[in-house]
Amino acid sequence: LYKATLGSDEPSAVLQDALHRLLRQVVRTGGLLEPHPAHQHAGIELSISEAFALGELSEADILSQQELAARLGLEKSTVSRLAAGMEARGWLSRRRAPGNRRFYELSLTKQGQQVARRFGEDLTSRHARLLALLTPQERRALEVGVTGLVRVIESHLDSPEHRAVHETDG
Amino acid sequence: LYKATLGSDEPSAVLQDALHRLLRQVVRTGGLLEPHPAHQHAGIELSISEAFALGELSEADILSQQELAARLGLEKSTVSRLAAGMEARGWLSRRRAPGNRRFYELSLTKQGQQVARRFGEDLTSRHARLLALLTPQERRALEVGVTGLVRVIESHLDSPEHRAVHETDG
DNA sequence: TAAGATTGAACTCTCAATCTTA
DNA sequence: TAAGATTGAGAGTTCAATCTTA
Repeated sequence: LYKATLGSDEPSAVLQDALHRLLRQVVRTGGLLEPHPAHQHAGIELSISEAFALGELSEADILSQQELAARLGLEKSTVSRLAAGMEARGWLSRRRAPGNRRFYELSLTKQGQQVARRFGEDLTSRHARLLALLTPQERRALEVGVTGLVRVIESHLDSPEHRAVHETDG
Repeated sequence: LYKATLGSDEPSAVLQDALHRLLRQVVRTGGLLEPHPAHQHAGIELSISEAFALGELSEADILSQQELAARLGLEKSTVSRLAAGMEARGWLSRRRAPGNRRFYELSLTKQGQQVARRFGEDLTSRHARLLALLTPQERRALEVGVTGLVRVIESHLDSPEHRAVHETDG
């Protein structure tokens, strides 16, 4: 999703990708996600979570609500309301799975795909502008460092002690 | 505040400091601030914003509510409620400034100072454990890269275009 | 019983309007 | 008028309890 406007290797696709992953795990609001938590991005009024949900569904094609919740790092209850809202806006369809009607099959509509693409391009170009202000050395260093940090955080989120803290869910 | 448990240069004070700055600007919830948005840190039940407010006041000694809001990147209205809550918990005192009774003078109580110290130590050691999982090369790279990123984000937050987007305040 | 989804209460935050002191 | 602080409404989130399908 987020690589739509990217050339071959300036800021570096690896770095941009690592930053985006860091954002999804670690960040909901703030400098890297301007303008504002629930404001316009690329001329579309949508919340951060709506934007990331579009990104996940755009990559995965079909997800259940729980799968989407896991990818976004949100509660299933949050995603329930989130998906209902996005369905109302015409961005995704919720069909009960044929084989097992407990599941929803979430997928983007044509309009949802368009919004996802526009948001992805906007985010990428915004980050490219920020990264252009770094020195080449800093950019290379950030790539190595943030890639490592994302790896470490992801393995931390999967660790037993971490799960123990959050075991109220599911 | 956050350097309390730090040795001379392992993870590197510069890197830890850059990470903390990144957190304050960019992050409110997520992997680097475990366990959870409004949960226990160092055995104390406090929200992320309460924790960072303790940190800022611990460094600055006395702040008005607006000054604290600027440092935390929060609305003055949010800080109004935040400070009221922290006063109720006995962590800070709100005295009207002698010369100008429009201002509050916020400062930490003894108990607030203790909580600030414990949280700072907890956060620092949590980050040290994460950073210990990086390779030495990644740690050095992260230091250079994140320091640059923080610099760029800070100058971005001060830029005219950014202010234009947020000019509803003040 | 279990698994997926939903609902209700409470919390943090923003935005806009208002109160208070100067 | 202006500057600091407060209040009210609404959005997004978590947690716990409940509904629904298996």
